[in-house]
Amino acid sequence: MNVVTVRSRRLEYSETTRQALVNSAVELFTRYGYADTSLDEVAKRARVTKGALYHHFSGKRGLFEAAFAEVETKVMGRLGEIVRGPGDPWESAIAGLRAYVEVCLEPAYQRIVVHEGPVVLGWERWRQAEEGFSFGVLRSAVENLVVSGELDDLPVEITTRLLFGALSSAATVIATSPDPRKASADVTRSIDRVVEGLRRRPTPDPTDNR
Amino acid sequence: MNVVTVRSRRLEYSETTRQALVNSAVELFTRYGYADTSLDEVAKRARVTKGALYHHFSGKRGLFEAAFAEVETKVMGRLGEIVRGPGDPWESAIAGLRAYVEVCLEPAYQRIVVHEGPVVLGWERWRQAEEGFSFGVLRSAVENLVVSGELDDLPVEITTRLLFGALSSAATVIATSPDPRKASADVTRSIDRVVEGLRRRPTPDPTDNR
DNA sequence: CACCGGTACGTACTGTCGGTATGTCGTAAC
DNA sequence: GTTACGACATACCGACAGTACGTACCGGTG
Repeated sequence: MNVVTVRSRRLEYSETTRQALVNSAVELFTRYGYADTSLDEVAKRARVTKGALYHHFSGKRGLFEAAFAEVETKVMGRLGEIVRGPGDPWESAIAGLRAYVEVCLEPAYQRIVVHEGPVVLGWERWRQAEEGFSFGVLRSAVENLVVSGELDDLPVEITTRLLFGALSSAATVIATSPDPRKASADVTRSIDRVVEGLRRRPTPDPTDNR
Repeated sequence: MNVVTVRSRRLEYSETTRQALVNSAVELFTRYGYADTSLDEVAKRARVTKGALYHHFSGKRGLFEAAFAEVETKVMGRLGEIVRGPGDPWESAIAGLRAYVEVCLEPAYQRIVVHEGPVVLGWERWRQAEEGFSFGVLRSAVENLVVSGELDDLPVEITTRLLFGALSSAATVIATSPDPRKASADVTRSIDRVVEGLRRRPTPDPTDNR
């Protein structure tokens, strides 16, 4: 007798079906966007009917959330280990930025998470979801820099939002550029410059200008 | 033929009807978003039928573009004169940034232009439209700073995109914050810090020569 | 083995909404 | 007065999200 979990064949089938629906959804949402993707088509690609879809998800938005989570979890693997990697915090933060721009180039991430996420889920719901994913990682990176004294103690939440917005725009620029390689280089240069400007300077200059 | 343009009463009515439709669209798109706004409702608020709507606009997206343009033109008035105002370029640029954040706080601008614009119109079409509006203004401001030597000669297009993205995020943060006054102060502080970091420093930096 | 409860779907239908085709009325030109 | 046309209204179609209900099949119980 099996002492461990007795995963019934039934549940296995069910899980497979659900995964097929999610995969189909990610693909179609990425290609055609939320509005121009029909649930019948999603179901058809997964070789089931709408009945199965509505059994597994609450509706179109529910399916979208599942697709969102799917894309994010896949992304988090790569991103997390880079940021949490060993070495000087400044270096790994920079590496994290570059990695995140890379991630943003993924069509699925860009469309589902960055562009349509806030619109479909509503900004507040999207923010909550992001808390446990990319945004959370980025913020903890910024937090590390502030703690380790690399950044002036700006409000972490706000600064991270600004960075997040800038990086998303950056990725979109690269993705839609006719010459992505050059665009990518330019973007990296600009971002490095911005972040370098934020770095705490040894010379004290409290509210210097004017 | 008449030398003076005789604006017929007919055309006047027509223009009024069109304007009523645009106003109705701006209101409903702002409140419920693009997807959850029905054309019948838009027409009803304008006290006409869908026939009139389709006479004036190519469809739902056409109506959205008109609403987009309406919001942008209203905004441009305030924004343009600030940026093009007299005085030192750095000061007026900073003033422009603050003004733009203010603009972004307008619910209509935030929802129609910032959030749903890229999704509904598609990013490329949105970018083209923005060229003649806020983004264009922001970029010319950045260009001025580079020309006047206040900013290192970073690629203007990219840098402006980054700024644009950061500012939009900033505005969203303020708008959804439970304490908008504090959020606004924090945001201003962060932005000032970022921009200040970008400012060309008179003393040559060890890493950044020239 | 027979029976049964529930899960995992499939099928058929409804309501809403974007879009179209067509009709109508008033104004302006001749 | 007739004609032409612009500015709408009305009626309808097709697509699609969501619902109601039926069904097959698995797993447990006696």
